[in-house]
Amino acid sequence: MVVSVLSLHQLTCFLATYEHGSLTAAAEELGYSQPSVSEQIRTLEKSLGVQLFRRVGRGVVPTTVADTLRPHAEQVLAAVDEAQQSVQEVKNFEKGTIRFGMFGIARLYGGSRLIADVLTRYPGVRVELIGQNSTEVFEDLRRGRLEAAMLAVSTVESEGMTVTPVAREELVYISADPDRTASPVTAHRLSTASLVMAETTYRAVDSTRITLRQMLHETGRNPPSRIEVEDIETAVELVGMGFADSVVPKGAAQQLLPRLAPNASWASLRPRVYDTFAVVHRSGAILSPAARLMIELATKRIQAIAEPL
Amino acid sequence: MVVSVLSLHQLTCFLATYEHGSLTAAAEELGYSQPSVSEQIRTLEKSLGVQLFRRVGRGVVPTTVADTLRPHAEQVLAAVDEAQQSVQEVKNFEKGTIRFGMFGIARLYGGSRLIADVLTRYPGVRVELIGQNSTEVFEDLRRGRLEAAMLAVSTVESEGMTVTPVAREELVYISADPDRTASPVTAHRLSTASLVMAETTYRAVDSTRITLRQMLHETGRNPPSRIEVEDIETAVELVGMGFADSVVPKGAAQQLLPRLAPNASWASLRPRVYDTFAVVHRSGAILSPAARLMIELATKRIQAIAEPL
DNA sequence: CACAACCATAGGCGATGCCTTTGGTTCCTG
DNA sequence: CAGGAACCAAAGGCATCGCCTATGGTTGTG
Repeated sequence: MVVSVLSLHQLTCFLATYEHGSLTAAAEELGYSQPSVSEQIRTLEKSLGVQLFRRVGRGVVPTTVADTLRPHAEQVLAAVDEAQQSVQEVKNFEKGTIRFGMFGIARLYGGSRLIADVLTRYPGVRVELIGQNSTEVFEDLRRGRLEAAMLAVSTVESEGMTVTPVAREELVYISADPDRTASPVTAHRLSTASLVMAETTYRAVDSTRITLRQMLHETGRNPPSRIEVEDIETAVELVGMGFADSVVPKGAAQQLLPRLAPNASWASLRPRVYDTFAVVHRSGAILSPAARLMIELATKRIQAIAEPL
Repeated sequence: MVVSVLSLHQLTCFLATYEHGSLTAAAEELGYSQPSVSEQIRTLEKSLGVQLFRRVGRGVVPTTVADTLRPHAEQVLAAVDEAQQSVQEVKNFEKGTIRFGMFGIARLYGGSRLIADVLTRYPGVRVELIGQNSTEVFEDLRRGRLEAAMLAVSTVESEGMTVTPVAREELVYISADPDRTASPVTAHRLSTASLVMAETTYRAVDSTRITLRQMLHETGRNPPSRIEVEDIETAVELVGMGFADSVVPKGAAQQLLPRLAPNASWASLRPRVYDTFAVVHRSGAILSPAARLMIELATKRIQAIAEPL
């Protein structure tokens, strides 16, 4: 890219001079002294290699080159104005994009209402709720592509990340067999169950599985998943068909069981086990107003469903 | 007009940084040191009141505000480029307007061929040949609206103007009566003639009349115009009809008599009297290339018809 | 765990921009 | 026609800006 030799200040002085036909008047309008404007014009003429004004005793008269330059100079300054204005509009949430990360099943925790919250307050903005899966969201945070996110985490310890828990959500056992949900499910019973688990692509980092692994650690076994699927709705449907049981967040169970597995029921684990919903961002980051807005709204929505911390 | 707080340099650094995702790489591209670019970005962020990049250990990542700013920044720099380019095009006679002053009857002295000369050499330019009348041209020169002109002058003395004669043109007596053009016309005969004179609106400053006044000064009489008209063609036609005689530049007589007054003929004055064609511009002016071009071409055309000096 | 990549900070230096003062020119007016 | 008013140019001084080098801190990688 060619580094331009002319400056916005020169163009401003040029336009003011053109319109007034006088360096003195231009200087007065711009709040500068007459020699300053004179110098700017001279510098501009020198760098362009052309004469822009004829000095004619009283006042100055634009040359035809100045006639040519004027509309271009106006366009430059107008573009600058637009640039500044558009940034301010983004700053004021009148326009622009607000990008925020959410855990994968945000749809079951008021994700659409969260977006509605934002759009109601700020009708002009675009909203991007990133949350295909927790791993990618975490990676986006780490790489700086995302500023902040609301995630389901199994631990608040994370290298270089600040994790602020805002709510906890019980993990419950669901089954089509009423006997198995008649009483709280112990680690031992869980370790012998036949389970269908969702989020198979990210099973290594899925917070539900990690939490279950911690629970089963004392039994010396891993969670015994018999079926692996991608999304929680499919898992619940399979539970309803009786192929397996599952462990899901309680809010998801309450929403999905009536719709997808009406014959199934749920029970707590013993001891109770919780997923944690937390605001996550890079340590040391100064959060933008947009991020703070999303954190505030998302926290409210989450705490209306899960248990506030 | 609001004086902008941001600079083209900042926008250039911003774009380079945006494209590379790195201050170091941007600095390398722009030929600056890394801290310089870093400072520009920081200043820009501060003046806009927003964060444009998140610093993420290795490299920087644009925020959504930066996404918004980018197209505007590009437009600003593109407009600057266009401005510079258009000025250069005017400088190189590829575009723009060339404005030049000419005496009123330039049409009889190759005016259209002069314009053809310019357009042949520089097909892209606009040409404005200003010359409704000498007074206004002179006023335009004085006020700086015109840079230079080719005028018919009665004297080379003029306050604040540099007058450079390039050719002289004899003033001749024309008449439909062959007797009156059988021999050179003396001042005495001229003072008793019945004349039709053109350029009546500007009769006070018309160079032909001024020249005649000087010639008649010794006789103590003013030029005896019986009829006053605006344009020389009408005057010649009236001469052809026998209503009056006239005094016109020789080139005009040679061109107009056969066409408009075939029965009329011309004779020299005694002593011979001349109009002077001269290049006129403000004293002390540094002439632009465009003006020099017009002066060169107009001089050639005039000298091909009138007598070079 | 050490190295490489990258950004931030600090200090120094030259250039830029602005100001005031002054001089010269043009134009108007008494 | 002479004096004054309006205006631009030039010069000198001062503060700020922009850029550089050197250095330190942090992150990601072999």
